[in-house]
Parts: sequence; structure tokens; C-alpha cells
Amino acid sequence: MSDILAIGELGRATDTKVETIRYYERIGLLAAPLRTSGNYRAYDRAHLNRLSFIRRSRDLGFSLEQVRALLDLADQKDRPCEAVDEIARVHLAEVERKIADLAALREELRDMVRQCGHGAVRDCRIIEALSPPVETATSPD
Amino acid sequence: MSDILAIGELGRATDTKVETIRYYERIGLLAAPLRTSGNYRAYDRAHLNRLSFIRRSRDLGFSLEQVRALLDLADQKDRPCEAVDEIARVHLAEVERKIADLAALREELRDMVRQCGHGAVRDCRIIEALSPPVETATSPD
DNA sequence: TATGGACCCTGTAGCAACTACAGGGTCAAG
DNA sequence: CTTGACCCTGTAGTTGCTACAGGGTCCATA
Repeated sequence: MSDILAIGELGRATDTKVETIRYYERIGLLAAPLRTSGNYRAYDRAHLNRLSFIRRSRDLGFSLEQVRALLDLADQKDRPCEAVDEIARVHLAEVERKIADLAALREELRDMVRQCGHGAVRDCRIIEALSPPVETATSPD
Repeated sequence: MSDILAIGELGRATDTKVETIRYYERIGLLAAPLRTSGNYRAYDRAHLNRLSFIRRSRDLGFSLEQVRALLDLADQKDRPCEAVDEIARVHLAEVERKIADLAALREELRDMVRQCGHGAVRDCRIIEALSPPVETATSPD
């Protein structure tokens, strides 16, 4: 029941690569822990909670800057949570826009793939769809 | 009716930043053009077509490596277009997976935002949703 | 003819968010 | 006392650009 974790254990507990944890420390997202006599990082439960929060936020697609803001807000328990709501709403809007973009793209790709006649490249509809429009001759040479 | 374009003109014609064109040249995606006496890049129609193809492919979300493969294939007009089809299908599958991921994410975010009671941060459902599960006490100390 | 501004050149560094080394130190088991 | 798993720092790579800095070129206008 040791409440102190080495970096590898913390990584396993939060499904985070060791390098990523060190990276989060370097950019100031996760507080630097105390060190053992052998200079190993020694993480406690607070670090574990913090990193779990970060990972969960990242999994939901929040940027590191958004995560940073959420962490700050999460610590100010007395303040109203409007700012939190705002970050989540903005992110939701981004996600919705991305979905719309990808859906449009999917339709174009589907059309392309459907039209592929499986012949030679010279007749390939996919290549054609990607190529610039053929110019109608301007004047005979 | 000059068929020779300066890099800025090519950029305007293809909606591409000048730096991006030079970048494509550096990574070998767009052939280096001839130079004028003043060492300016002088692009011809082939470059214009090529860059248009690249841009269109990029707009459809193909990676630069995929674009590179498509360009190679587009030049081998005699070969069957199966490889082209394959690239497009793989990309389509990627896009579909991304859409599914984002849709799942959207639902989670919607739930979070819907549950926000607009109270204090300490009661915020969004923060709660991001936080690691509270542990049921193990034993009294 | 000078000069101003728009354009072009090279080379390098920065962005997000990691990931992957290289070249070492630490620690517990056998 | 050695082996192997783990840890350390520091730096460079990834993708696809973008943004300078510090110059050179070109052309029209005064």
C-alpha cells in the first residue's frame, strides 16, 4: 500500500508514457515531485489524481492549454464554474465543427472510391478528381 | 498570358503560402523550377498543375506521404489504379474512424455541459467528470 | 538617377504534443 | 558482483507548416 510511486508505476497507473510525464513536468503542467536519495521522482496521491485529470481531459480532446486552464479553475473551489463551462462549450463547438468537416470530406472520398473503375491509372477517376480541371483549348497553335 | 509564374503568383493561383511552396520543394514534393537571372523561381504550367493536385489532396486530408504516393502513381499511366484506390480507401477508413471517435467525444462533452449546474467550482459536474473517481475509504486512521 | 515598396532569396527557429534516443546512474535479485 | 530493469538528463525527431532575420531584385515614380 505504498502511497509513493516511481515514475514507471505512475505511468502504468494512468496509462501515460514515462517520457510524457517528464514532459508534463517540464512544461509546468504536473508539479515536480520530491526525489528519493537516488534522485528518482517520488510521486504521491495528489500527483496521481492530477495526472489522471490531465489524461482524462486529453482523452476528451482538450488542448494542453485548455487542460492548464481547467486545472487552475478546479483549484479555485469557491469561484463560480462559468469559466469551466465556457471551456467545455468552446471545445464542444470545435469538436462539432471538426465532425462536420470530416463528414463532408468523407462524402467526397466515398464518391471518389465509388467511381473508381479499377482500370489503368490513365482512366482513374480518383486521380482525375484530384487533378486540376482540364483547360478548354484557348486557340489553335 | 505569361505561362511563367513567380512564386507569389503561383501561391495566389493555388491558395498556398509562399513558404509552403518552398517547403514542398525542400521535401521533394514539388520539383524545383528553373530560376530567372535574378535567381527567382520561375514556375511553368506543369508546376501549377502539380501544386493544384497537391493542394486538392491535402484539402481532402491526405497526408504528405499519401500525396507523394498518389503523385507517383498518377505518373504511371499504364499501371492499374488499384494502388490509388487502396490509398483512398485507407484514408477513407481513417476519416470514418476519426468521425466515430469525435462523435463519442461529442456525446461526453454534451453530457458534461448539460449537467453543469452553474454553481461554484466545488460542485461543478464538469470538473467532477474529469476528476479521478473518489476512493471509498479503506480504513480509519 | 535615386528611392521606395513590393517582391524574392536563404537559413533557421518555432508551433503542438509528444516520442525516441544516447549515455549514463540506481537498485534489487541471484 | 553482475545482470537487468528501472531511473536520470539532455537533445533531436515527428507532421505540416509558419515566421522571422537579414539580405537581394525589380519596377515605377519623383
